[in-house]
Amino acid sequence: MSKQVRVRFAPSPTGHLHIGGARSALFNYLFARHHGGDFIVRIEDTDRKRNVEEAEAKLIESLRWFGTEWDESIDKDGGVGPYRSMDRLDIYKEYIDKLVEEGKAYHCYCTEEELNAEREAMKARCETPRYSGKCRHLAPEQIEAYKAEGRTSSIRFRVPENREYIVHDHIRGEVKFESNGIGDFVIARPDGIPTYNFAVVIDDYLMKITHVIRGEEHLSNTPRQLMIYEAFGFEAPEFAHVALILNPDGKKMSKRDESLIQFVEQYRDLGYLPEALMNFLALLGWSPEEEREIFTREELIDKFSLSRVSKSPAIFDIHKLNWMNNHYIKQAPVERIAELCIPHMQKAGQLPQKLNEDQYEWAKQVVALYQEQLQYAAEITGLASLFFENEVQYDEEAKAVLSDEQVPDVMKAFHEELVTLKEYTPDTIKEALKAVQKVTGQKGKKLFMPVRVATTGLTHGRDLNQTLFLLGRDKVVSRVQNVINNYEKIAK
RNA sequence: GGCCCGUUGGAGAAGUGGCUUAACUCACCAGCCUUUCACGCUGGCAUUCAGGGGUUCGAAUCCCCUACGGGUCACCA
Repeated sequence: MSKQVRVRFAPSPTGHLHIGGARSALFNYLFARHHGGDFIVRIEDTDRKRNVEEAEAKLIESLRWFGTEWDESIDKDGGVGPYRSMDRLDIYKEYIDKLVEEGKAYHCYCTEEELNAEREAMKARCETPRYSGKCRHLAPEQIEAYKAEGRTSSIRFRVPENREYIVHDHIRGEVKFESNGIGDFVIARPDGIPTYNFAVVIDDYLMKITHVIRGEEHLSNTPRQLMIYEAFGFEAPEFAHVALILNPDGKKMSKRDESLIQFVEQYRDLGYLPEALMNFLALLGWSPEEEREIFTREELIDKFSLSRVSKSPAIFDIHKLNWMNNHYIKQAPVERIAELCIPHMQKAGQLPQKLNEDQYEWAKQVVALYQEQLQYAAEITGLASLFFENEVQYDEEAKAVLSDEQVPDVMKAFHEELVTLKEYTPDTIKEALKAVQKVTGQKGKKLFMPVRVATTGLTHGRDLNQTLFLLGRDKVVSRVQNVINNYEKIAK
């Protein structure tokens, strides 16, 4: 590999950045950086019907957030652009014309209806549905007749007969395909816009791509691309086809699949950290030699190699992502996590749209309280809801705790301590609870659980002193008072 | 249906002929720690590598068949 390594991620702007796409981008990025090469992002938008408004911008935005920095793209010219297929039409035309002139491609006048009918008939006969080659050798008169009819023509590639094409795949080894199993395929539509299989070859060649790392769904298409490389006498790049990511059922992901969050943007909005998603996705289909899971970007770059990419598909496990994201959240400065959490709390009506300094400080402390157990930022609203409820609801488990016989004594003693406290801080709260222990003789679970449940409604939670502090004396007093007043009702 | 790819525990996976009575991580379960809670810690979780045949002194690792899953066969990428 003496050549400068150049790889690319070439999505079509048909929607948001998918986690599968993100992983492809990541593998390309890691490979490029590992070899000191270039990573290019190219937009394959030759299907105008499917192009979605704004999709390109969203795609780029997601990719940028994800962190796979590119060296060349639509916003960064490296001298081999443009980097958007639809801006390269003149280039494709030149190559298509050449192929037609040399007889390696030909005009096909079949209509879509004819082709569909042909395909259906073949399927009905249990044959491989592929183009019959009807227009391979049209007589000039026939062409004139079609033209007179007003028919337009697409351009088909003349697939060589009795040939074997071998894909040398870095992940799968040698994969062989018989050309006879492949029908003449369209390389350009009637309006001159090329199809993917053609454009991708021209683009990769002209952009000096050395390694094509992409999803396994492209493996079967590779022989077609190999034929085009051959037709032009271009040297083909090296290939690596990565197995797909499956949903939790072990099935292929479909757009409407709700068993899994599929788009990078959604993970960002839920409050996942990009470095966590990157670390997780890197380990989905690739494994390092070391026995550990947490890797910085630099480490991933240093260790990544195609030879350790798995051949078999992987199931996306949200539990592991959550664990990993939690790991990164714990390490992050609280300010960063607060920045992610506060908007969720505002959206939930827990915090005002504009925070003054005190409000921000308080919110930050609430976030800090939960930082250790947060799996993603959006969870904060559920975890912190106890701070915003006016009335505490007690479920069966909570009621069971409050039904203990020592509870009224503990509550009364705690109430007494609370109202006489001079200062209300985590430390003084701690002292107050110690005083309650002395007065009532209750300690441990018998002491803390009733206080926790009475004030938060929950049997699980974070550090009690800090929780009570953040809750504020008024709320705590009134909740304790409520339990005292309604002990009989709650305990029954 | 043809062609192609794959199949190690619930999940990610290591393992490329003997070091494997199958590493590591997540999840799950049990216990410990903590005057509460959480974090954390410790232990348990595949006698077996989809199934069946071979090859070999010896196979998760090599070969064949079957089953299952997936990709592709578009004027989608």
